[in-house]
Amino acid sequence: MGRARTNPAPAPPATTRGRRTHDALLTAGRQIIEEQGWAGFTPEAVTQAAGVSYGTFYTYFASKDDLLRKIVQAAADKMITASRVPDTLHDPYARIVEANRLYLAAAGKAAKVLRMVEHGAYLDDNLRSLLLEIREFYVGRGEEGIRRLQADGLADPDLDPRLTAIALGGMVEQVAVIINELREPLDEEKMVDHLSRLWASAIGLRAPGATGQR
Amino acid sequence: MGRARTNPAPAPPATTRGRRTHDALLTAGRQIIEEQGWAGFTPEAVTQAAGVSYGTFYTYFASKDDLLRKIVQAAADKMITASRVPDTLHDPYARIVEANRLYLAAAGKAAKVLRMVEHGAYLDDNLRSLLLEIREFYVGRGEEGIRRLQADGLADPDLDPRLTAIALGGMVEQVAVIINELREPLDEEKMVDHLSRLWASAIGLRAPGATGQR
Amino acid sequence: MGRARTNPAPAPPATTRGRRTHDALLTAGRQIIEEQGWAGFTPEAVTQAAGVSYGTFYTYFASKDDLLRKIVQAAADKMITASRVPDTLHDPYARIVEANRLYLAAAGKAAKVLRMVEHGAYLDDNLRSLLLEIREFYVGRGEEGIRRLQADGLADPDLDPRLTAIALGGMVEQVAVIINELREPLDEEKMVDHLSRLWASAIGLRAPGATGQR
Amino acid sequence: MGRARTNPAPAPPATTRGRRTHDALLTAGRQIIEEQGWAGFTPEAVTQAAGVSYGTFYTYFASKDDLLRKIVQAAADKMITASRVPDTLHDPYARIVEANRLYLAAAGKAAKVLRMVEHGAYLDDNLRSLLLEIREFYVGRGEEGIRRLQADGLADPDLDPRLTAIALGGMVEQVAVIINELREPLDEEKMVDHLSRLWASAIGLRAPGATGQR
DNA sequence: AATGAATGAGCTTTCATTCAT
DNA sequence: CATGAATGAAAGCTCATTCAT
Repeated sequence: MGRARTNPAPAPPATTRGRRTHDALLTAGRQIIEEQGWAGFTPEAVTQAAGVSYGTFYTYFASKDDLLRKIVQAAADKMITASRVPDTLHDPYARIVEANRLYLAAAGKAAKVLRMVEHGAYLDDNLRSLLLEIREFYVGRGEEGIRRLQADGLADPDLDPRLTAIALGGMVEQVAVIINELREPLDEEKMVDHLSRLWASAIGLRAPGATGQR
Repeated sequence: MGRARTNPAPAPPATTRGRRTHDALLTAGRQIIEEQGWAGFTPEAVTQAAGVSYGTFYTYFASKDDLLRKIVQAAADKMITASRVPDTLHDPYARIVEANRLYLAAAGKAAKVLRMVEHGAYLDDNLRSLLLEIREFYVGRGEEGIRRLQADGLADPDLDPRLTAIALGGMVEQVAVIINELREPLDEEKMVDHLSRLWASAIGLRAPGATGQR
Repeated sequence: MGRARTNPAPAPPATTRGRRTHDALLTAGRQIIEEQGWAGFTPEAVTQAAGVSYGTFYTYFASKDDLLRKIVQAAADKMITASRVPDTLHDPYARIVEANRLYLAAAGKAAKVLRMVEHGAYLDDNLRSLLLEIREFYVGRGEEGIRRLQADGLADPDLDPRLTAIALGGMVEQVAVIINELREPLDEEKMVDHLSRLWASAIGLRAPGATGQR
Repeated sequence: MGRARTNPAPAPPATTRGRRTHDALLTAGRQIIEEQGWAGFTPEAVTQAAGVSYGTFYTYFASKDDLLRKIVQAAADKMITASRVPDTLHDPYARIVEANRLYLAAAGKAAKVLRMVEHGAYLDDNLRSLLLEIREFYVGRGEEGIRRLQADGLADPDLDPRLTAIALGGMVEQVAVIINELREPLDEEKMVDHLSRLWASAIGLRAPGATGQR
């Protein structure tokens, strides 16, 4: 009732024990979402999976939303980290292959979580802007890469870099989700190979000063 | 939801008035899902939007799930219908353009609904197999098309037709959703153009016995 | 979660049955507050007392606060209605007696409810301004009465009408509450007599052109 | 609260440091109740305000109720202490003025606390009898004073001393609370003057063998 | 068929109290 | 003594579904 809502963003755990419990809850929450979707994602289920009592949930998270945000944040971090292609790789095609390989390998479940949030019941403004940021990271990176290849005369100059990045990025993103969802198991290695060839061909990537075969 | 309840599957409406009410509910439900996501999708909201009383909902639908299934079914029908490319079109590239144009034009919101269901809280076995069917329709069709082009020497013979269809189909599907989601408005005509060029280049589509430019 | 809070001020009951249930809840709520204080005032207790199921509460009230506000509003109305002194009474002292008699007779429990709200755990801005209004009704009326008596030379002209009204009004209010609270039962008739004599003497009320003793 | 729990009544603090912590909690608790009402009165808030850790609360108080009782006890003591009129004052009217002045000056917030407890959620038998004692102190004292004045021919002999004491005591108590509650700030000096004149006039106090004006 | 009130299991959150360190 | 994590009963509220009219 009129009571001022307390629920102050709980202080980060001060002790080791606290940190352990906090992490256990985070992990349990992530697993439940990944494996059961929204259906099982209740504070009760999360605490049970983490092996702590009901109330402990609110020692570490201000609300179910709060935990969700942190799970999403972690998923985003994981994806972005996993997507970094080493600067030592210089060959454009090799960079594409590596980007796709890394993305599929590491980001599958994380990507699924992001999608679920996007279409799920729980989209508030915080989450929405987080998702936009992530998308922008990928689109921006792809856009930049295409622009550079075009400048170097290595890619079709008629393509709009942003639209192209949106489309091809979407392709990879979608495949990542399918892999985690589909019964028909896809051979990940072959998929990486295909995605990379499709991507490269699509933008008309040519080996620098060479015959155009890869 | 998920709560298994025995509920007599309501008989299809006999009277004209009944049919009208039924359709009003279906339409209202679809709109709510498309525009507000799960948040607003309650029997109460649906009946209000349809201008009928609360209880009437269960005169026409056995449950919320039941309505949802019917909405999804309708969305699937809409997409598939929208995707039919006239048999009179013979030029492969023109067929690609037409397919993409039709898809984006008509299937955007329907595609969004399917995605929502896929990741939403309500995925039961009925829905799952419905989704698989739909996906198979698209993947199968794409696969078949690629296979034919390869047989005719018009597409890169090294590509696995199924994987390729999955990837490129995902690209278009994803873009369709993005168009309904993104702040940054995309020019649909330009997008169709890009998707088509990307798709064609990706599979190495060549005009039969010609110069290879489009 | 992000879900837009529904809870729209429920529509007033359309049917007779609805009206009956609504009133039963209101009555049950009032009784519980009057008899048990805050402790027992839960939606569960109220619905049980009214003989309906838990959820029915929210068919008629948007929240516990909502019911509380309506109870307080009703208590305020009751007090104010009960406090109307007929215009046909002209003798100043008789008016004082009548006002006190009516107040004690009818407003005891209602006054207790208002006090509880004032000091209870549930004071939001709506309630606060409602309480201020009520107090102003009494203080203003008392002030006006004193001012008129002073103008007519019937009351001590040195008294500040507002401060006096606050103090003497407080006296009667407090006694009303005590009567409902105290073990030691007070004879209400005698109390009315005393309050009236104290009030009259306090302001130096004199019978017009008369001996001034009562 | 209300939940009966066995909790070892903590021993009174042995060390100086212990005494300091104990007093800090008591003070913090009192301030919170006075300033925020029940809303903020939680062990967590009290310990935070006192600058000690959560668990420390139960080192010094068996329960929240226990702290509350001690706060109420302290409020009662404060009021009663503040109400002592020096025996050296003999003039009846001066005694009335002094009593009111002291009461308003020192007992305002304490009076508010007592009222809150009276109507709040936490009235157990201990508290109830404490409140009755306090009320009896005031009523008894007022009753005695009136009786004496009547015996000395200085006050209206027709008044029932007990009823009169209840009414006039209520008046002052109520005003004390209002001063701490009202937006419209009251001039305390003027209020003391009015209360005293009203009280004196009400009982028909006459300067012994004198002109009757004050 | 239509209406709208009734139902109650289930969910999120709070918080007084306990306990391991 | 002090700390702060852990506990779990209880509260407020939602909403898919049922039912009397």
